Amino acid sequence: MAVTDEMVCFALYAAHRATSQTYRALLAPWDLTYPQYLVLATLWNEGPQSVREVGEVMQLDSGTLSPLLRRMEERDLVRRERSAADARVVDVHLTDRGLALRTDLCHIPAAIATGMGLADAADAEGLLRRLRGIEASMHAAVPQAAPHEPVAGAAGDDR
Amino acid sequence: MAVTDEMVCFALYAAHRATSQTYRALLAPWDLTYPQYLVLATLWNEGPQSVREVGEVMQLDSGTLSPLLRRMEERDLVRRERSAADARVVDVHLTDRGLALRTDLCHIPAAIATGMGLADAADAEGLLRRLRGIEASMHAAVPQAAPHEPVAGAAGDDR
DNA sequence: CGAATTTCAGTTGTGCACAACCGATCTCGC
DNA sequence: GCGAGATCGGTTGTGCACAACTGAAATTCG
Repeated sequence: MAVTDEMVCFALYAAHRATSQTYRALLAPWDLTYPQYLVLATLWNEGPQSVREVGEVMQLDSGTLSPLLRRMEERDLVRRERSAADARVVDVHLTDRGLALRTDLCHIPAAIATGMGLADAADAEGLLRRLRGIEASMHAAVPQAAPHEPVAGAAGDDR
Repeated sequence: MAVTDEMVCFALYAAHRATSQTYRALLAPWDLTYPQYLVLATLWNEGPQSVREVGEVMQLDSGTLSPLLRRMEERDLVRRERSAADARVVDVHLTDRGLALRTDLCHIPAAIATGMGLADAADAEGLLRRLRGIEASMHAAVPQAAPHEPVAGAAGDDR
């Protein structure tokens, strides 16, 4: 039932925005966004990482990460420095302030868990598996339209 | 397990972006975005709607919809006109071109369904129910921080 | 009636996402 | 060495998403 699958996509979109709202409210006192929180969480858990590595964890490219990390650096949450070993690479590491947030924000996972109201750990695990399955399928299924094929005569090309 | 719940949030975020990528590739020949496609789908299914009604279906406010609908009107996909009955209201309806896209884009639901690779209709229904449950819980759970409470002394307020 | 309140669409400003592209740098094969 | 190709981070430009606000219009109520 194709229409149901599109409803799942919309539900994904709506649920993501709902969780994002909750993170926004929780993070507002620190003036952090959800992606910024994810960067902090990555560095807390994995230690200093290159921009590319952070991008792999978050699945974002430099076009998104560069300005995001620049804003975080301006606020003294992280620092970026060129790698000595490879001058193409920029290593991102936490400042003292960024590290200190780990303590300040330690209540957030529990607050999110409460807000989501999943039945139990097995429930969450099952959902996690299915979401990752969708993500993998969709990534595998991207219909490779050649980058910016002109496609004359489709829509919006007259007048 | 709080950490698992945060992983579900991230999986939601990642899965949404993956589906969005697939829609982007499918819609690229018509130079449409996923939210624009949703507006078209709403109008195809529900007929002419006020901006507020479209916003209720998509769960978006006028801050997002106004520029989105303006771009669609500039491309002659929809038309907006002030309601005669209530001058505050703007009714959105399809143009001939917007209506014609219903035929051009009728392959998309099946393409999405194929890409998602869900087992069967019952599988999709179950997932849909759980996603809607999360969305509802999160909306109910928004920790009402007073709008833009200054919160001095948190982070980013010195220097 | 007429003032206070509410509703509605729009605007402004900020921050993601992402395609497309760029320059610097590294690697590999010769 | 050295030149072709790959890798890395950054920039540009477009389009959401959203908070906060505005002004016009409708509604409520004293």
